[in-house]
Amino acid sequence: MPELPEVETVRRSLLPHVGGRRITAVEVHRPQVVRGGHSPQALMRGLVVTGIDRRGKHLLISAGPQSPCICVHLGMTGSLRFCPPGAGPGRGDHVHVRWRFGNHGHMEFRDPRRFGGVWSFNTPEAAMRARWSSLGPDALIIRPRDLHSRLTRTGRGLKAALLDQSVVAGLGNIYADELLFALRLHPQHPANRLSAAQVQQMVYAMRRLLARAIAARGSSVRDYHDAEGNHGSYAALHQVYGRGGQPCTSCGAALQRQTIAGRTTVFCRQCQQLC
DNA sequence: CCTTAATCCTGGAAGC
DNA sequence: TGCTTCCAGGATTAAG
Repeated sequence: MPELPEVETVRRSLLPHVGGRRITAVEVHRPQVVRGGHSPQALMRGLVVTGIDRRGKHLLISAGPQSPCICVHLGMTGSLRFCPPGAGPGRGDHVHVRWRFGNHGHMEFRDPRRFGGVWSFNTPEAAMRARWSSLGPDALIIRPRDLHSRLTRTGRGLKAALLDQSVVAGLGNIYADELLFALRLHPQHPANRLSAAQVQQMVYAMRRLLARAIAARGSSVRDYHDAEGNHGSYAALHQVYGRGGQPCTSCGAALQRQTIAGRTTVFCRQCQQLC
């Protein structure tokens, strides 16, 4: 459930702690969550972290263009947390990988359900080729013309198309539902029946929605937290996600809850009609 | 081309 | 209280 705003919040809260720091040791407690080499060298031991990039829900932690790097995907329940020295021990269960920064603290990847993972690569270029090339443009920077051409290629419903990371990268179940409500569009509205003007409105609404969610440091449903262990406050601003049966904030009708595109979907039957 | 379902997995909630 | 059952879903794969 970490989606673009949550992953971006993790990126921003992690970078100040690990940027410029050298990884002095790597512990792999569950090798299955690491794809690619899981030796300490492959997982960046000895390297100074120089950057963290993000595309959609994917993170790339790197140490320069010619050095090994790691990709992290948080899946459903994954978290990437920085623990400063002297901090009390948090939950140690389901911590699969730990990176130590000498006496400056450590970073840990924890993921109870293990839908996420860590991927090691020899260079950022190889990582992007393997992990990012099949992703559509990031939802924060996609251009209206680009999204329009991608949506008009498919007759699927909007919800299915927006969840498809090869169309646009970063939306998950929460923000797809919130976006469709903001636009008053039915989740099953055929993607290829949106006008260019409607797609332009969609891009603007998407940027506004995601920017506001990032400003609130993401949505904490269940136990999501950022790299410093802080929760996000955007869940309190959800208009539809998690509110099935409750009144629509716009018209007061009971919100409809229905499985669409294989996902629990909440929308307003009055405000988001299929026409 | 499309959709649905199964798969991975655990914790929390609901039901009895 | 304590057990069982269900449900949540990101991504991938297979089947229809």
